[in-house]
Amino acid sequence: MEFNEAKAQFIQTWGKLGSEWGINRTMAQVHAILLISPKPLCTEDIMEELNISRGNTNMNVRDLINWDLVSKKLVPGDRKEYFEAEKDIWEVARRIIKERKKREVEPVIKVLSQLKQIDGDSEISEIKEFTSMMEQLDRFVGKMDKSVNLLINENENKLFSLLFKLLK
Amino acid sequence: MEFNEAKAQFIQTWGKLGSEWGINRTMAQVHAILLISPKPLCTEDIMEELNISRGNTNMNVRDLINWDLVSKKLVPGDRKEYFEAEKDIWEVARRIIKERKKREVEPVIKVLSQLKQIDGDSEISEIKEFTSMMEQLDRFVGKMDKSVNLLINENENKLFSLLFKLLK
DNA sequence: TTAAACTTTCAATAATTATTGAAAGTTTAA
DNA sequence: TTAAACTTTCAATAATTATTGAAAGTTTAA
Repeated sequence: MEFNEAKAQFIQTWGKLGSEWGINRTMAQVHAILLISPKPLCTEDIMEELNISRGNTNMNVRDLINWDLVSKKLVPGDRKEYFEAEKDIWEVARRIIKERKKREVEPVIKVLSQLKQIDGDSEISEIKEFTSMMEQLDRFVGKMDKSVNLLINENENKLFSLLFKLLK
Repeated sequence: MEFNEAKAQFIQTWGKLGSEWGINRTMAQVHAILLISPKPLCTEDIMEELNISRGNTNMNVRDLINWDLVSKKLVPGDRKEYFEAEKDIWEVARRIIKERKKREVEPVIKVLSQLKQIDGDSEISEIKEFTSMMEQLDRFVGKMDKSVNLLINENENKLFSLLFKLLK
């Protein structure tokens, strides 16, 4: 396969994966081109590469910065801002997990802990089932939360070596 | 909090979580009401509960069945189909992970393995960076894949007890 | 200060995704 | 067989989400 074809396919695959997981397709594509770029890129570069507008580029790059996946890089003697992606894939995964946990999972944990204790006759089957499910979910999500905290805080080698012990 | 309020809040929270993770909001809401229902529900029940059309109900229920999260339950002496959800949350998580891996992650693994070997001068920095990133991703996704297989195949107690050892 | 070179915002619009509901299809009981 | 009681499909439409691009805002060099 030729480089440009491979590059296009990677951008497209990464964008598709993102959109399947609830992330703006264009944001994922911008991430893709920054991931494979050997040097920082400016807004123009990204616009040209993906054929998108300046406003769109700006918003998605800032989103990536908010996710802590991309940072601004100043080039001396140039007024433009350049952007570069975190290249360590383990670090990338860690930051994505951390952010999604904070934005999307933690609010759910908060709600579940409230829904566990509802008023009402615990002899009514609807109420019994509801409470039991909330308790199950709360316990499960709590365990997952702890496991993910581990995952976020351990380094690659430590975590995988432990995971692989489970395989032995 | 009163039962009906709690129920509404759970349906809404579950739907929101789903849509943030790329799953049809209504499908997640249908799942929510089946999760907390002590008895199987028919299409009518779901339509009324969520105020959605018959067609929409039918499609989302069938999707849930395809995800192996819901099954048909026949009630003797009744021509209607009833639906009930898998209630073991660990099993629910396992099936969701299994399905998303199959549908969304495995195609990516396949693409990455191809993109690793591209033609071109490996002295060109673009090509060097690209190849290195594809190799990194391929290794990472391969490890994740193995870890997820573990997760899918182990039972709750075994997995969590092992994860918690890491916390000690 | 000023104006050139940039970045950011946001209302209008386009693109995508979800939903409706009527028509077609299927199953069952008699 | 038939017709009633259901389920499924799918074209039209609605709702949601993403994008544009021009205008407003900001920063920097001189």
